[in-house]
Amino acid sequence: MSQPFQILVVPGQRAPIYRQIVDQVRIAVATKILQAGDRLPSVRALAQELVVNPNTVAKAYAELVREGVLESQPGRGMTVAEKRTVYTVKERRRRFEVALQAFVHEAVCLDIAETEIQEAVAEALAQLNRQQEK
Amino acid sequence: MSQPFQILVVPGQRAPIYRQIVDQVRIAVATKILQAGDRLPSVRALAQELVVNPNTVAKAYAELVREGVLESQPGRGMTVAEKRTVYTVKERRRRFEVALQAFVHEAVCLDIAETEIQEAVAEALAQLNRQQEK
Amino acid sequence: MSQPFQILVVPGQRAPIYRQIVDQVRIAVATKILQAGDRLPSVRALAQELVVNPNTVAKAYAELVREGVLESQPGRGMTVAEKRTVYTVKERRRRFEVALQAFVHEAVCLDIAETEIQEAVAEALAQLNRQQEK
Amino acid sequence: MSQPFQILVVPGQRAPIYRQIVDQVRIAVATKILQAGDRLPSVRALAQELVVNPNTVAKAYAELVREGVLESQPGRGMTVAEKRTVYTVKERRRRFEVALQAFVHEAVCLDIAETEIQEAVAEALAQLNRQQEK
DNA sequence: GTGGTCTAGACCACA
DNA sequence: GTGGTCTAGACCACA
Repeated sequence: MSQPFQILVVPGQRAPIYRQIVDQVRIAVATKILQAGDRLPSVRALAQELVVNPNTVAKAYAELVREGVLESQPGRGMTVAEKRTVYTVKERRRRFEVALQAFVHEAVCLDIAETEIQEAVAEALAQLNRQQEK
Repeated sequence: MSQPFQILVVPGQRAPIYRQIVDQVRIAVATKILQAGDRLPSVRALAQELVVNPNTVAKAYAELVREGVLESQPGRGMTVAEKRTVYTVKERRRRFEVALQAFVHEAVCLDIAETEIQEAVAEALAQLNRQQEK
Repeated sequence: MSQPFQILVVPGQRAPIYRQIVDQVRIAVATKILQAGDRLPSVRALAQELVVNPNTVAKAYAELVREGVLESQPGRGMTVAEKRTVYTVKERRRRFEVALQAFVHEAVCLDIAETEIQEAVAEALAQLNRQQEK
Repeated sequence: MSQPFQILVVPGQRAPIYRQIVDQVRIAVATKILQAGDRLPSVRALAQELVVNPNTVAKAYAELVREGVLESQPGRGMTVAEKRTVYTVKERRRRFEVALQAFVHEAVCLDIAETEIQEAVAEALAQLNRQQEK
């Protein structure tokens, strides 16, 4: 791996464990912390590390393979796949719209000021960029 | 009620129905469309109006009472409570941060351009404002 | 459902059970045997019918939801989603190419004559068309 | 060997390595590139050449012996067996039909036009022929 | 050793 | 009633 990569799982979250794993791998790949060809920890190793059932890790990995983020090489483990665009523009729009509405809704319900929302988004994006540059 | 107030429920949505009800009441209160003392439709009336299981409405109201947004006044039904802060500042920050990260992650993974993300957030907020004014 | 729809599962096949379910639902949707809005049997009902573990059916349904073929309405079961194109042209090409190579390979290894292969493909396509027209 | 014969193995493929070896030997025999009595490289030699685990080559050869394609002649290594029909006509039909349905289903689900499917099959067969001629 | 599939069964959220 | 998640554990294919 190009950089140390650490998956963290928080059990009390509303996001299920397998989804937390999926998201963290996806973002690590998106920000180049993980690059094409990098090996991931084996299902059993990661399960042990996270103190989680191997099935849960396997479920996360399987979803990432289906999405084209990872590749499974039988008998040899999981590696990061060459980047390829799997979803259509429309499908990506649709998924983005769902995420957007969920976020804005939550923010408004929490009574966060609009300018603060916007600044927080800008800051979060800037932070991702800094990670990429590293 | 100070203004006409309409709850809309979309069954095909990712958000469960009871949550849609909760959120819409919360936003209506946050934006003063509903004000302290305003009465809400009874569980049965709302359930009938939304063509939804009464249990679902009851669950939503119960959550709003738990949060201190509504008050159940025996014999008078549900009314909007005097405003009091439900979440501590720290808790609100924490929840907002979680929602923010989830959203930005998804957007980056979907390969949406940064400017587009920002514009989409601005647009979504503007749209909520227009709904409020109505 | 617009037409009687029957899922058949053969345990001795090299295709795992959950994949057989996925494929049969997909083809039923592709050939209009199942149409947008149609309800599918519940996880438990189908599991019982196929004498299979409910987890296996749930796995198949989950994959179909991820692909955008089915929609899960919490508490109300699975329905066929409005058709939408999820994969990019390139991704569809890639998946088609994999299926094509696997098929041609198998056919050649089985020593089937080329003309026979072509005719069989034509016949299989014609048969699907007849199903659609029904 | 009557003609130069080269086995190629692609690790990133969906087909496991041992299967790729089996298939390539089978096709070479079916297309007379390898003829009865021809010798194959030893397990170790081929494993070294393909940079692959010797177990994998051994497994492939064992399957080919089981199918009657190769013969193990103690002290002389593996040779191509006299041709005999391995599968009954009925069994071949059955296997071909399964492969055909799987392919056509996938193609239809991916929304590939019929003419395109047919052309792709023709092209894939033509490509195999060109390989044979080499 | 690696991942993939499946069963059995628990518990949860939701309607 | 519905589906979703997770655990525990078996067994398989593959390298």
